[in-house]
Amino acid sequence: MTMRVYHTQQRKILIDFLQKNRDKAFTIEEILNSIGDSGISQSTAYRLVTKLCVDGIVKRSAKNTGRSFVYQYINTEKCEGHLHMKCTGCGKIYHLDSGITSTIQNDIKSSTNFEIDSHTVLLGKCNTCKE
Amino acid sequence: MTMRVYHTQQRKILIDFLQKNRDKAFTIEEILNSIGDSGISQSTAYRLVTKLCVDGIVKRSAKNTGRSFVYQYINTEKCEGHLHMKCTGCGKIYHLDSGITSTIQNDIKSSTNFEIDSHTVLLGKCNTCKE
DNA sequence: ATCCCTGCAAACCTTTTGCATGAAT
DNA sequence: ATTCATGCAAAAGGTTTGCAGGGAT
Repeated sequence: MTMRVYHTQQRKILIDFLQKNRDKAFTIEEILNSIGDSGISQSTAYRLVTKLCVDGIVKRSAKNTGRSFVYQYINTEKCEGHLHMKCTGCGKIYHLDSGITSTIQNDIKSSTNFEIDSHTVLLGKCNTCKE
Repeated sequence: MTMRVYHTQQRKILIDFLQKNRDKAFTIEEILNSIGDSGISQSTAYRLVTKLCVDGIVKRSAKNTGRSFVYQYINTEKCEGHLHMKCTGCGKIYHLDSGITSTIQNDIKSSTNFEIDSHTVLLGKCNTCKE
């Protein structure tokens, strides 16, 4: 019943690229350009990231400007116990360190008694995108 | 130099609809379906929301699932300048006051230089729902 | 040998645009 | 009279899919 996974060259290339650049989010076009020619075809890239999203290895998000989606490698080990910020410009996800995370959680708790979930994603503009 | 604005029927219908449903965000398709036939053509709808976005009357945002954008009327009086919390238990949305809002925004800005959008919705459990 | 994966091209879906006509000022 | 808005249809841009051949197990 389980779907077998074939470890093809294309899959390795794509995962490797996203892993090594896990601090950024890329469009399919950017991925293909970065990988270089004779790497992966466009449709394979789309199919691969879709599968990786299903498996929870990659996160797809929508850019607010433009029509394309961006894809970013998720490091699950690193995601426990802290808040995230997602830039509405480029789609990139930033990890807040535990210090500022608990500061915010405590601030809100003391003023409203609300318990903020550590998976919360704050929206805004990152340093690069606030023109 | 200023662009004149013509108060056409189509413009009135669209603004009226979004204003009356300002608590929701709609795709163009949903807008057209809700308005009903003989209302506005698709291309006019796109052109109108684009203009309203430029004027800051409407906010466009990208859905993470699906490919279309959604448009929502901005209630500048009620929602400018503060963050929101949505309880993952009961679904209710709470408005944070401007004090704690700017505290959080400043904390994050000084530690990461990220500008948190005041429409951000924090997720968590409200006082009643954290059993 | 059995699936799954790949690449190409075509299909698809949403958004944008060119153009002639019509409406608001 | 002028200038912008509208509607249609076509184009554009990104994503998905059908199919035949090749690769991983």
